[in-house]
Amino acid sequence: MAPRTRRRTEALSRERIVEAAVELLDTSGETGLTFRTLTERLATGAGAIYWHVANKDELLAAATDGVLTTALRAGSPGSPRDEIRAVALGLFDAIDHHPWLATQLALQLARGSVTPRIFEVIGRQVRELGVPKGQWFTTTSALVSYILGAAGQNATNARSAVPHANRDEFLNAVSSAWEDLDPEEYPFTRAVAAELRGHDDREQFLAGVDLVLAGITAVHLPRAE
Amino acid sequence: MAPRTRRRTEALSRERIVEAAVELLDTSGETGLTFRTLTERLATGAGAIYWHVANKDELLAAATDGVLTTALRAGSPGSPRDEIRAVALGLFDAIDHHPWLATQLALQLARGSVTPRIFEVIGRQVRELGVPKGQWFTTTSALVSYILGAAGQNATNARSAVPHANRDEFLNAVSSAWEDLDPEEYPFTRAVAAELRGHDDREQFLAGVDLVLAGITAVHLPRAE
DNA sequence: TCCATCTTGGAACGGCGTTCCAGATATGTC
DNA sequence: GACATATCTGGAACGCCGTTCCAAGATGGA
Repeated sequence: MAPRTRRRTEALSRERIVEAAVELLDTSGETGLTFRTLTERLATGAGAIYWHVANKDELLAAATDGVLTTALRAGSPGSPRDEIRAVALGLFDAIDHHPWLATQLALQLARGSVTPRIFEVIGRQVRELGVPKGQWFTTTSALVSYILGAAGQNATNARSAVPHANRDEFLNAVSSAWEDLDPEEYPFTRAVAAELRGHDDREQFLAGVDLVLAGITAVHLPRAE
Repeated sequence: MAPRTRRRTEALSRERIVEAAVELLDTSGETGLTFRTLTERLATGAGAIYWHVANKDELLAAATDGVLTTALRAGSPGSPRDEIRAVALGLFDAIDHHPWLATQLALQLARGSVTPRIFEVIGRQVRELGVPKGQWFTTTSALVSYILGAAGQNATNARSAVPHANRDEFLNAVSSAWEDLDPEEYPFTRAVAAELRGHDDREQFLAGVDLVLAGITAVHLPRAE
């Protein structure tokens, strides 16, 4: 039933606040979200926001959680390997669209609550893969660690303002920077710098997932899977 | 030559500032390092510090760099596998002693400069392992991603005030929290919660390194290594 | 000794997260 | 419909932060 008295603006709610926060993060980066920009965007005062949200940390956690939920909903039916790849790619792409997500994931797994979400979804597939029960935890941990670590590193690439346009440009810049390193100290890094140019990070990321999966097969599933 | 006139206090220097910053981070955590606590500790003013250091980001980068250099100096001679394990453990232990390091590494690889250091040291061993040149970059990336991801996740465990005393206690708390998750949504996580109790994170971390190494062997070194 | 340069300490500034609270708005009761 | 109560709102104010600015102290060469 519609309220009898007209409201000046749409009623404030936790969802509306979190939604606005995500938009601000997406458009203006991590520093773009302040309680002041948020009150302006929502045409309200700080106190009103604090009625729905305990503090900024909780707001960031809620924003992270919302985006993460969408990202993990991929769930196409397929082999455990395909599922794992799909989940990993979902996370990778989510970070690509929301560069602030990488930082938040890193900060929040240092404070719990995020890990179980990813852990659960990967762990189920590890189970289905046929890994013996005693190795579930170790194996899932390794996979999740790789996925989060790699996704976080690739967040650098996503940090350029335009999502895909100057991505190659960015990689070229990093490649050049690596080639300019001290030859005495960084011979290896310089040697592989060329490989950075024009390489596909998604493909590279998936190759890493496959590498870990190959390790799991070799160590825990000795009879060909 | 010693200065003829006596100074009231030891001369300020970049090294002394960074050293004090690391101490403050170690003893009071990430929030404990402010320019005010730093000026108090060094008995000086903010302007004096800014003469030696551009801003707080640079200070944090210098602190991270210093600790990282010490951690990566492990370098015991041995097989490539042993070297990789040693470097990984060095990083793991450094994060254990300096919990703020995990956050800083995560934040700074989203801004370059840290990665090459670790990349170089791991990459050399990947080369020695016999991985074909075309795969150096992918392989090293995967290893570094796992190491940083896992070390970062384990930083949670290090965040308790007393380094080792209540570590088991902490793991028990996490384990209990996982057991209290919604059975509908988190069946897998609940099932492995018990494995958390009293498990050794270092061992677990190393098992992950071995898993990735096994994958590298399986994929890139088909003839037994 | 004097001067140019390097270095210091502290006051001040703007912006942040957060608190506080007076008042507007909704809800329940007769 | 009217009143009491609980819920929600907006904005002023607070304390702390990183940073800037600058007058004054220290240093070293001519």
